[in-house]
Amino acid sequence: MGAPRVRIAPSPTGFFHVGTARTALFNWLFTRRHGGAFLLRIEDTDEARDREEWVDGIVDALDWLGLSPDEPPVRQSQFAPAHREAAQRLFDAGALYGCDCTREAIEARLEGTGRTGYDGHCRDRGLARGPGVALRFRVQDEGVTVVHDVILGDVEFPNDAIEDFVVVRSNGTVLFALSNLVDDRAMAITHVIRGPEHLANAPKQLMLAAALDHVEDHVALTPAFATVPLLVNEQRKKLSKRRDPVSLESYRDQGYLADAIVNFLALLGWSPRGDEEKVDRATLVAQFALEDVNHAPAFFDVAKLTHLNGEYIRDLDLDAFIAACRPWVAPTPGEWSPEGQAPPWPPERFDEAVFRSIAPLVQERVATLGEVAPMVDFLFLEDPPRDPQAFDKAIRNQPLAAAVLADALATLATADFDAAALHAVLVEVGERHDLALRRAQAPVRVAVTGRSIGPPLFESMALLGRDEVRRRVAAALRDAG
RNA sequence: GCCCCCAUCGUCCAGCGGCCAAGGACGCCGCCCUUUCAAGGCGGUAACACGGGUUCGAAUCCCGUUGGGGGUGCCA
Repeated sequence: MGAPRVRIAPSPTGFFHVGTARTALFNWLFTRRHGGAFLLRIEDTDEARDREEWVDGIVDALDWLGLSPDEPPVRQSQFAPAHREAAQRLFDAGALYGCDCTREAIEARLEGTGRTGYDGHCRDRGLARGPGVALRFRVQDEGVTVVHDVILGDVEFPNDAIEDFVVVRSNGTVLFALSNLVDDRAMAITHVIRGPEHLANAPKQLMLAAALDHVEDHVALTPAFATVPLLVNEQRKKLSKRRDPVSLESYRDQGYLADAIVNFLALLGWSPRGDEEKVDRATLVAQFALEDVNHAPAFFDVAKLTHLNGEYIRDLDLDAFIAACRPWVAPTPGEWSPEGQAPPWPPERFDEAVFRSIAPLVQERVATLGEVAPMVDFLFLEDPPRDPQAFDKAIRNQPLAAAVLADALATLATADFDAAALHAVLVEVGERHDLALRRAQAPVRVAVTGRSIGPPLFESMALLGRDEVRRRVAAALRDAG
């Protein structure tokens, strides 16, 4: 095929929906594969809802995902004159007719007939355009309209099941079916790859396109359609912004990596060849084909995303990992940082070198970057955070804990403070109290880190240093009761 | 109601008539490793919705049933 031109056409709603991200990805992969152009058109028809910063949000989200459009974003509103002109031509040619029926009037006429939709009441009334008069498309009474969907194959819509739909509001503005088509033609879009909520629009747009071909000076390109499967929640319902976590920004805030999200999204309705699901973008691009995309809805499984994200985190080299953690552990003013997730310690207490030392141990223990700060907070807080449950279990209600702590406190006064030596110390202390290391380290861990789980203890102690470790052990001993 | 889409392990996919007593991944369970927790290694659990065809042969093709979902707006 020639170089395809595709687009995504999100409306600025305040956040970037993961479903939009998935659709964007499939569009993007398709064009990367075939050397075409991936475009962004902001669907800003509803002026009341349009906000400039929301547009920026869309652009930022795409950039972050690495799915930047190949041309500057365009706005649907800029095509408004073209919408009106197309509508007028269709009206002049008789493809559209005026209708002043109210919803109530239509329903009243249909009452008891068992029929729904529009009854064609105004079809031959010859109403002129004007205030209070909407324009409807005269749909063929018979025959079928076939949508040659690249993914679904031929989908047939009986024309008699499609009512004479409104194309132009009574206030003169043009509705989605036409405006969207006019925009796509103006942008020379070759493939409209979108979600299944738009499938029912396809036959209408095909009808409009055919009608337009009759009234325009030149025959414009009618894009091919491709319907990607719906993204659903555990209830198998379309992802809802109210009940489901669908904002891409929230995933970014939690510390999901763009590459992991892209990889995961690609797996929803499609899969790379072979047994390996974790694949880089080059592989995605090389193997992606619309024809291979599934038809069935896919559940957006965060658990799987999280696992994949952990793998991507572990794949980072140390410097990259540390850099990736920065917004969560030491955010730079003016740069992006996760919303509502300031580090739990005072900024001045953060120690770059200490973090660097603990980083490799943290890297293999987190699945998201948001988990990093809570895991290392004891290193940068004045006093360790104290988990009451852990303290009670490992110290207060542990008969041998006080003795172990006291022994450790004494022994630590002279021990070398490197991980290996500290390991040996705790083994020794344990032996003196007839405790295995796993038991002996427990109270010390809680005393030093405040919790019963966390990074390896001896490395952590070495980083804290003798004085601080002994201070914390002494404090725990004092509080043991 | 009407139109349309869909149907393989709990989940995401592989399978596109014989290589399938159905494969991978996530999850879950167990074991190993082990200073906690992870990670990692090993093993296990678990599916072709149902009924008819077509065919020498069906998870794969056709029809129906059932079940899910999407759409049915002077929203996009």
